[in-house]
Amino acid sequence: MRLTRDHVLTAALDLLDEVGLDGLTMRRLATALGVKNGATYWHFPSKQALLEAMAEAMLAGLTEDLDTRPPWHERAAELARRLRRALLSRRDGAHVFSGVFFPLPNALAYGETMAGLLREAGLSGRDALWAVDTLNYFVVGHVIEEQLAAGLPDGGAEATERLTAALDPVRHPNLVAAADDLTAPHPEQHFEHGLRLILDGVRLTAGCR
Amino acid sequence: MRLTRDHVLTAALDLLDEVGLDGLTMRRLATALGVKNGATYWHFPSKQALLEAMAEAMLAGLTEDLDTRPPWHERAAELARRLRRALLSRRDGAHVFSGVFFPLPNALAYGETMAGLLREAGLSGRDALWAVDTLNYFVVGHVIEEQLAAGLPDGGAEATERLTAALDPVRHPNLVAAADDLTAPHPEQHFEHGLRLILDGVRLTAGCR
DNA sequence: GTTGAACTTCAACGACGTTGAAGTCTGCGG
DNA sequence: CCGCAGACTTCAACGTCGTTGAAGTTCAAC
Repeated sequence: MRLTRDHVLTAALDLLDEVGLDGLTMRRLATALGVKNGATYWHFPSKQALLEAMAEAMLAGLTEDLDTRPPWHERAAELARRLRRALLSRRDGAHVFSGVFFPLPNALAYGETMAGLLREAGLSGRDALWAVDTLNYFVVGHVIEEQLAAGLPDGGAEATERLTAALDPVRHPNLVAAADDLTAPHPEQHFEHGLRLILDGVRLTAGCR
Repeated sequence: MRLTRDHVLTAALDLLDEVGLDGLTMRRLATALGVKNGATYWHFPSKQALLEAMAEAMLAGLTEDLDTRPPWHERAAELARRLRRALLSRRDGAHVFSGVFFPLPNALAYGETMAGLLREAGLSGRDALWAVDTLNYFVVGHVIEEQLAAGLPDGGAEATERLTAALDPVRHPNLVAAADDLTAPHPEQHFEHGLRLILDGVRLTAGCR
């Protein structure tokens, strides 16, 4: 059967789950599609364009069916959680997303919704945009790190070992004191903690006005 | 004259400033050093190792001579600003830093100092670590974006154009309302805004205890 | 002066993204 | 049924990259 843009896109997403972003190669993708190397270039002009389409696909439906009843900060938290889950839905999804420069429609919709929530909280237009950025840096950075650890060959054991080896109780008392939480993170709670931090800051900023 | 590890490192940092991370090639580095291609591999086993050394060099002196008199949140803000400046000191510095997985001594010292400040603020060891991560995601993400825009061929004019073209007043009222701040960012104020947001959140968390 | 280590060159390997010309298929107007 | 035009694929290459290992060179110490 002949190739379709959709075939290429879904095969690329599946291949991403299999081999990660480093292993995602145009040649491997062609092989997975049962096709020769140059064929995908008919449907996507470049690997970058394919990655953009992949990112856009990951963010599908991000802003749909949001419950409008809860107060703004709960809705904002829920939206941020949705972004995290969307990025987690594919291996190295956050890394793929962070490499995309094009203004993706779904990303714009997300930013628009979040900015609206923050203005509703009392922020000015400018402050709302900036707070959206702050939230994004947090969410994307967090998920990149989550997926980086998950993608390591040994599940991060070697990295943990290197870290504990580099820690010195004399020079790093504060890190050593919480070493257990440093090496065995609980991503959900870690995420919720940072999210609350930022949204609390928003609440404070919004209140002083 | 013969090569030194330090020659290679400083040449790599200078080359990074010239051509950016994408243009930083082992061959180009050898050429810049007046040497043939394989020579650098005697001093650094891999490009990754070189990048780690470059990141470590950028963070030199990050925690030195911190004024201990101001309250914790001013010191934490100053430390975060120092990290930003360190990453800004080299083209694509934040991108280089984000690609390093090894626990760099200077990065550990930074984390240790920041964690100490946040515990001083009243956070538990675990919460302090998590807040350090949140701050890091913010700072690194922010500077990556700053430098991404700076590294574009036309200074970001084309990217701005694409963004405004993608904006739809009907579907993106909140983004359009602040479009001026969206397309012509003031990085300092943007950074300070996000930094205050997070530190305010820390203050709130620390107070509720 | 010889020797052994430190360092450099050289030539390649295998991968990558991308390209353009040549080929093949498919559906449609005649 | 024919043939033709566009859609799509193959094929073979180009230039690039990180890395490697053997061979060569320099240099300091004995």
